[in-house]
Amino acid sequence: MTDAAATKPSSPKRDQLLDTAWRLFYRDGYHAVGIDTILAEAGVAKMTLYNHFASKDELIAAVLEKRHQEFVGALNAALEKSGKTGAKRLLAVFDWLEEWMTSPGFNGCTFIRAVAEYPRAEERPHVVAAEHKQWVIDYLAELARAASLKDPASLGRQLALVMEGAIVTAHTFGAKRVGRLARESAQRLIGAS
Amino acid sequence: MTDAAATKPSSPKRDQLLDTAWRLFYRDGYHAVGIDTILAEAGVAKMTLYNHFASKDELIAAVLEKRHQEFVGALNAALEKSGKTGAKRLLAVFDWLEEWMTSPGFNGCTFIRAVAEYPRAEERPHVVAAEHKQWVIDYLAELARAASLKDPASLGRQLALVMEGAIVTAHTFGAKRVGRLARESAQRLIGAS
DNA sequence: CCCAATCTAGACAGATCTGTCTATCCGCTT
DNA sequence: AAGCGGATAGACAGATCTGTCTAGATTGGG
Repeated sequence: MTDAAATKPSSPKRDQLLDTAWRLFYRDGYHAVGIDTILAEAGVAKMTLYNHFASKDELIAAVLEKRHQEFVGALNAALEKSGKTGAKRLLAVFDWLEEWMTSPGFNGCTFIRAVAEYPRAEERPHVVAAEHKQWVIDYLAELARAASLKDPASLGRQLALVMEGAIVTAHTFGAKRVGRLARESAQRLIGAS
Repeated sequence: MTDAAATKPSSPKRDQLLDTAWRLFYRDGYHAVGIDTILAEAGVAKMTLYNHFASKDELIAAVLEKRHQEFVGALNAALEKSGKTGAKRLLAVFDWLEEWMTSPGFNGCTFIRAVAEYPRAEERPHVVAAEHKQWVIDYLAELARAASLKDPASLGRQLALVMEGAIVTAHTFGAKRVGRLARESAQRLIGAS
């Protein structure tokens, strides 16, 4: 048990598959990338993939789960590093968001895009993406609660709306001023709370 | 010239293709639906399709353009019918949004999903979707200006963020309370304006 | 009544898709 | 040295993908 919490047993080949798969899925889309492309790029045999994952959908689900772990880690690290507390900690989330959206290679949100390509609520990628989004909502609500803001649950949900909207808009048009705009919206929603 | 503004010459077969294509694309996704499925469902021969549209991407683009026209019509009609003016007219947009998100068959935003599946800014479906989203932003800004709110351009953009976020969230989890939440957020942003 | 435009079915090409199977081989442990 | 778990290449199945082409049917206007 060297790895954290609830991740699957990790092997080098498995990790390489997940990394390569994510890079391609994120760049081109889930349906647009075939298994064979991933295998060629990762330098891994087909049977190795199907030994680790039952199907392409399961591979996608595993990719999303791993990205979620990384997301949680990156967000926590950014907030720690910011040193902010209270309501400013909530705004630091939007600083971090802006940084991400303007970083090279930004291509929208891999989870939103999973929901878009797997529109039915029972499809595995959709389910995993929804779990991630629920986590984000709960996290924002928890920050609001820690900042002693009133009705933190509602505020968390509202800020999540702004976040999702910002990411989608940044992907549609390119980021430019979307980050600042989202931060301002967040500030106003917090202020009106 | 019986048809409005800047639409392509319309023929019965062409319309049927657009309708069927949209239904399937919206239900299952753009990559997930093959040309053959659309043809079978629409009862149209393959050459007819390729006589009207240069490629699948062009068909998708045409579908999105038509949906945009319908969107504009529906939104305008809803706002007229509401009879609201000023800032209340802005809120009526969010009433309309909630109605749509809770209506049967709601499956997210076809434009957002086009951006998700065609992530590169130069791909035709992405371009058409971006044009639609720009129209929405401008429309909200115009309503804000008509309501004599200050900095209507910024407010329009902020409200658009909330809208996008609401649609994505409703698709991810099912609508439930997302509509009301978005409306409240909008109200606060307008109030803080 | 015939011409021209439009649509038809269906074959076809050539690529690509997911997933399965086999037979081989490498490296580690005992 | 033997054996075993895991990885390998590559063939294979069977479906499906977009797009092209042909040759015949249908239809409405002059």
